[in-house]
Amino acid sequence: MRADAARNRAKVLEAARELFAEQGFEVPLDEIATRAGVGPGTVYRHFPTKQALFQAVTEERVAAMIATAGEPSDDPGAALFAFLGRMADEAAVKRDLSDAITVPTELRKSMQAAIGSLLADAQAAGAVRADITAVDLIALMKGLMQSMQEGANPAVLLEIVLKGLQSSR
Amino acid sequence: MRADAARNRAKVLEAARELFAEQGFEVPLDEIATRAGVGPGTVYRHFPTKQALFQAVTEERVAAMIATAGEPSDDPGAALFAFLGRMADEAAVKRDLSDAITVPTELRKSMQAAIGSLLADAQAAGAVRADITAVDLIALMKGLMQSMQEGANPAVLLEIVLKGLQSSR
DNA sequence: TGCCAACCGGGGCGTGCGTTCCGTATCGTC
DNA sequence: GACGATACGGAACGCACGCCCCGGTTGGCA
Repeated sequence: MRADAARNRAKVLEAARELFAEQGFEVPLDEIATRAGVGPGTVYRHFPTKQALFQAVTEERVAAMIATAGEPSDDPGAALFAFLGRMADEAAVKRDLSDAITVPTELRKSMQAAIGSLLADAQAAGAVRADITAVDLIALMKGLMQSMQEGANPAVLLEIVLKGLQSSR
Repeated sequence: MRADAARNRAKVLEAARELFAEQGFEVPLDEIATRAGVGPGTVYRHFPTKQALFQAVTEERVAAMIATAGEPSDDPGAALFAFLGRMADEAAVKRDLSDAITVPTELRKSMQAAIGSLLADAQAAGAVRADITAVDLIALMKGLMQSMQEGANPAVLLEIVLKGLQSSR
C-alpha cells in the first residue's frame, strides 16, 4: 500500500469514528469524507460500502465489550448488570453503539450471543426474572439507548431498567 | 364540498390509518395514495402536508387517551401505571403512537403535559421514584414502544419498566 | 342538457443520499 | 529524471421521497 493511501485510510477512520459517535450511522458519508479532507471516492477506495466502514469503526470497541462478557463470574447477576451498565455508559456518550446492535454486521450476532449467555447464567442463578428472553432484553436495551439520546437522564433510566429486571420474589 | 371529494378524502384517511399503524410515520405518501386508489396530488388537495394527514389520523385516538388521563383519581400511582399500560397496549399493535410523541404536532405537547401531570401526582403520593422527570419518562416510553416493534414480548417489557418506576423504599 | 367551477391523476421538480466513474495528480521504482 | 501503476477528487448517476402543476374530467346547479 502506498504511503498516502495509508495516511488517507487513517484519516477516514478517524473522521468516521468521530462522526458515527456524534450522529450515529445516519451521518452522510460525504460529511465523513469532508471531515477527513478527502473526496467521497477515496472513502470507497478503502471501504466497499458505508456499512463496512461502520463495522471497521465499531469492531474493536464492541469486540472488547464482548470479551469482558465471556469471563466466567461467581456472581452472574452482577456480571449481567455490569455489562448492561457498560453498554449504557457508552451509549450515553456515543450514538453509534445503539446502531451497532441493529445494523447487520458480524458483530451484531456476537453481541446478541454474549448477552444471551450472560442472561441465561443470571437467570439460572435466580438473579433475573425468568420470563424474559434475550430478544426481549436486546430490544429493551436498544430502546433504552435511544432514550438516552433525547435529553433524558441516563443514570436514572438505567437504574429503572435494572431494577425492573431483578426477579421479583 | 363535492360528493367525490368527500369520498376521496375518506378513502385517503382510511388508507392512512392502516398504513401509519402498520409502518409508522415513515411510510411513503405515495403508498398511502396508491392504497387509497388516488394520485398523490389528491392527497395534497385535502391535507396540506404529510404531517397534517398524520395528525388527522392520530388526533382522536390520542385525544381520547389524554382525556382519560385528566380525570382525578384517588390512587395517583395506579392512574399513571394504567395510563402507561394503555399506551403500551396501543403501541404493541400500532406503530404510529410512538411517532405521535415525536412528530411535531399540537398533540405532542398535550400528550407530554398529560404525562407530566400524572407523573407529578404519582410522585407526590410517593408511588413513583422522585428522581425521574417527565422528559425522562417520555423518552423511556418512546424507547419502550420502539422495543415492542422488534419482536419482543410487550407485556414483559412493560412490567419491567413499571416495576422499575416504583419508588424503592 | 349545458356549462363552469371544482376536482382528479400522474408526471415532474428539488433535495439528499449511497455509490460509481474518470481525468488528473502523486508515489515509488529504474 | 522519467515512467507506469496507484490513488485522488469531485462531478455525475440512480433512487427515493415530499411536494407542486397542469391538462383533462367530473359533478351539480341553472
